[in-house]
Amino acid sequence: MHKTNLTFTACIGCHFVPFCAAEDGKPAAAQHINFSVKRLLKLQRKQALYLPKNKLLSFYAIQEGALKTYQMEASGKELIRGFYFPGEILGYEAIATGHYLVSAVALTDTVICEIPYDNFLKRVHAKPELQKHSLYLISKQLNAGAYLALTSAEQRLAAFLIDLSKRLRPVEAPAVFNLPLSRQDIGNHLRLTAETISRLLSRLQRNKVLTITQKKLTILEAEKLQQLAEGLNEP
Amino acid sequence: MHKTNLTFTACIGCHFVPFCAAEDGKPAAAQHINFSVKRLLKLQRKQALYLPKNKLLSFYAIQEGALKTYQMEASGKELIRGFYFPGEILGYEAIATGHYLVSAVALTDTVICEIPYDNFLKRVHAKPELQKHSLYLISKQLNAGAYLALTSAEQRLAAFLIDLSKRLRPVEAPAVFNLPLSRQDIGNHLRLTAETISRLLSRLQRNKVLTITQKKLTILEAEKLQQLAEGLNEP
DNA sequence: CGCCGTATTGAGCGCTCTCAAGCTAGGTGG
DNA sequence: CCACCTAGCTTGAGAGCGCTCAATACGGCG
Repeated sequence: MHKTNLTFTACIGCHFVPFCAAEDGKPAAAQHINFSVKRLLKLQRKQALYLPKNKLLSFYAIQEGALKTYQMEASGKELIRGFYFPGEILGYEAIATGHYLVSAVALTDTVICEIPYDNFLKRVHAKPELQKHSLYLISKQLNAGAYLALTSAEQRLAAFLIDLSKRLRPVEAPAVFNLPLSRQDIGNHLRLTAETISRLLSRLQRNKVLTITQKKLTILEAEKLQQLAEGLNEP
Repeated sequence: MHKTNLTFTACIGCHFVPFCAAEDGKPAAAQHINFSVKRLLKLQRKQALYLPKNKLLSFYAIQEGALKTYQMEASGKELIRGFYFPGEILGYEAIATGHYLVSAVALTDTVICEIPYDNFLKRVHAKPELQKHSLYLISKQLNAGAYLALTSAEQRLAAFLIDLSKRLRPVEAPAVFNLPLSRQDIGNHLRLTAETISRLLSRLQRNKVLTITQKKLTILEAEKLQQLAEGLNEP
């Protein structure tokens, strides 16, 4: 059903690895599938991982694929709170209230590790150094999505793409990555319309800042993109 | 210098109380000033509590007053990340990187409890039930500022005022509270200009949704404000 | 009282949205 | 294999919301 060697590579860079390591300190990848804190889930595109008001039972670490979390505005608009990629973890926002606040849906076929909340707590309790790590992980979430605060559409999109490139390409490689998001999704996240996203991407291509064919995005001039994100486009 | 009975009342509703309680379980207020995890600070209006890049040494619980946290955009605009009021805690965002990411500045004369980070960790380590509480507190921050994601200026302002009224008036009382923020500060937080804030507040007064004289704000029709926040203003 | 920071209000502009019409790519069935 | 079909993307024209710039009013404080 599920290949073990795939699991090995999937764990590289996963923020949850410290929680999976066995008591004896052996590396996690060799055995974590059998370890009690984890369980594997497979989701198809558009399938929901959890829904708002569901009781918090587990956190979820992404092995392969991508998810979005979103809320519905009263007006019916889908307000995307965030995108999640391999190695990242969903569910922290549910700790405060005890239930999830958003819908989490797969953007592509996705493989996920489930970590029951109770096991997580027991594990942190047993190994005090994990306590610091858990604070670290949740704190990182506090700084996520800083680009949403920027004012102009171009600033937000540029900063968002830079953020994506860092998260999707942890090893320093040519700035090429797959963009598993529709224009509509990007717009619903950045509070812009799909048309505006499309226009901006077209302009960025005309200006040779990047190229985008289908889903494959290549950043040509990272510095220029950074300047746009900072609102320093020359008058 | 500092009256003890004032300290008593200040602790009511403070999220940090569980961390101050003595080992023997005695209530915190009776003794917490003497307890090692705390130290009192006084800040004057416009005085900084910490600056970006400062090393994370402590969290801070507000007893009296108010603070704002902000970053400077490259363009020089002040981007306010949040406002903090009595009982609320600053500094969590620094856990991930080990240093603060924003400037924290007093909006009025302010009294603050300082909690050294090391003591905090020791304390959580010593009392496992505090571990859950610390996760709870940081998780709550993940859901803060949800109004920032709303699209129209009126929606954001309405939702922001509702949020403020809940935080400044924890006991159910007439919806009257002091607004220790300038139009400019509100605008810098909601990504709007001071002029837009002023115009919106004027319109809300014309429509009898609220009144505002100087710094005193009274919500007259909470339901209508809620509808505006949801974008349900009738066409 | 006079000063200075803050708030209000107006006029005009520009960015982003809305609405609408093609266009492209990928999937399906004959 | 190709015609079709559909969902997503691109591009255009016009409207509206929020911004800029500017003048005036207010209010706290010396």
